[in-house]
Amino acid sequence: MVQRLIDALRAAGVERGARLALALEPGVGLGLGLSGGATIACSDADPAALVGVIEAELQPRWVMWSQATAAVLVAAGVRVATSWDLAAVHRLLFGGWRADPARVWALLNALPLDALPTEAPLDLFNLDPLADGDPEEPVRADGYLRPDWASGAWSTSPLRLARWAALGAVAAERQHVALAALADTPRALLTARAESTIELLCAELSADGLPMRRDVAETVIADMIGPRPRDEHDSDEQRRRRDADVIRHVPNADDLDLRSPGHVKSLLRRAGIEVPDTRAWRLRSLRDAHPVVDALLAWRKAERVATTYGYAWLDEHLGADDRLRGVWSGADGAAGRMIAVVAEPGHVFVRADLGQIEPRVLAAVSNEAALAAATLDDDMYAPVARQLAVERAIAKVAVLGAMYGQTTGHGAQALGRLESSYPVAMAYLRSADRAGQGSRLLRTNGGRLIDVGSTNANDVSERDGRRIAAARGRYGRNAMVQGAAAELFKMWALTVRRRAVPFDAHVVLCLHDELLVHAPEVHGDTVARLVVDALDEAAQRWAPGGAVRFVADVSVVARWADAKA
DNA sequence: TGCGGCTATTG
DNA sequence: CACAATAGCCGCAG
Repeated sequence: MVQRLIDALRAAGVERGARLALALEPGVGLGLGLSGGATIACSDADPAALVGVIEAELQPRWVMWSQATAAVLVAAGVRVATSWDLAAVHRLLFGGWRADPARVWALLNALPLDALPTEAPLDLFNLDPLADGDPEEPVRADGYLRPDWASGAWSTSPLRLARWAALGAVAAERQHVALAALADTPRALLTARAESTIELLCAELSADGLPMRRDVAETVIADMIGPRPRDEHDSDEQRRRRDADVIRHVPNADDLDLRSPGHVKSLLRRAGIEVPDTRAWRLRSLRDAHPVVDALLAWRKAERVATTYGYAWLDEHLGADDRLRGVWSGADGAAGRMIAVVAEPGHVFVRADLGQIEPRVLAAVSNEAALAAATLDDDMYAPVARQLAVERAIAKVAVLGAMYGQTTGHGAQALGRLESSYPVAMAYLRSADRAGQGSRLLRTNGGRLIDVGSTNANDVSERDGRRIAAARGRYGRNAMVQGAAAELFKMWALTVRRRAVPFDAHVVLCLHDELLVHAPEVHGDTVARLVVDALDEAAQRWAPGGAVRFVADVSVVARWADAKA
């Protein structure tokens, strides 16, 4: 039975890397959409297992409407190698974040978004002439998706799954054509495949989680804010004691609320300290002025743990299997808790991060030979500093400042020398700046559309249109470099993901420019070498020619925090 | 109750 | 104290 399916797919031309659209529903079955328009519907209680068999035999590029499909597969224990994610490619092509099927389909068919049909309740006043079309047909006569299909309420039969998959195959084909037509960004197809497969990796990261020692985490929290409160009253009491530890340093301050910036200013004033605001970096320089300053800084840290990253956070995100799951944001790495991220027994972490990624990416995307030559150095700011005849620190802020659009300070002084030494790179940045200021369309090296208009740098102070334009210019300048850097990073992560499979090693965390791989201890060094090799491979595919050298700092550790110094 | 400002943290 | 991001709390307006 399964073999017949495989044979049929093979006969239809499905092979390694060929697109094969998939829709599945556990307990119902699956639908497949082939590029020629043919469809296959299978009734099967465990459709993910069927996908696993096809993957083992043919390894196609699975077309899916979104990461949700990948999540269904991963939850069923099935991991596929590559995908074409319609939502991810939509974001690449059209910018923005929203990528539900209705929008994806509408834009691919050049239909206006403001006329997207909504799923209105059926009543006498709902006179939509298209509402009574064939409910088994996902596309309406006017070209839009039927709202009930677009909302996902369609997966009730293998036949419907097959129709949905067929539509996915059509959408993928159109996306492919649209990407191939982007004359200025020949790498867009490559980026589309990478952005798609990243969605698979994200689904895997969500399912796997991050190994964490519960006992260590509990100890860290207890050291900062005390033992787990028994009840509400206990919790209030602990909080009162933490507040009192600060208040006691200043007479007659019992009525002040440490959570209010205004009150904190009053508190400091009573201690003889006058400050315009109470930011930590400002307070740190006043540590010697009065003991209340140190107490306040310690209080802030503890308060953060108590309210946000305390026991409740742990209970919510640390699963029964001692794996940490949930959305990762930069701030989560704070609070010192990450020393609790520990490899499981018999395993190690291979931790790696990209070095000086932004200036290296600038050298690559701008095709600046002189800057590319500097990347051959482990520390590319050293040769840049020699070239500019300035201190290394000055060279660094100058390069970073150019990418951020800085116009004042030390970096700006060296800008002129930067201009004459690296004219190609500087012209690239200036061109991005101008495009941003004029709100013109901009695409990264990998083809991602940058929507300058969507930046929240929209000054409503209406004082000065130039300020807004300048902010857009900086945004465009920055987005071209940051966006390209993200594209390289993702390719690196995917290369590691693929090459780690034979060693039973798994990427467990992607954080900005950092990768964390959980690997069996015996393969630790092998995986570490693999991570370095993967960067070369990714860089070669991302920017063929290899004029720019990329570097990664790699270490093999038991605890994540051990590598971070 | 929604939103801007403040604070912290990261790359 | 550039560029970007996230998150939570406070105070204020409605």
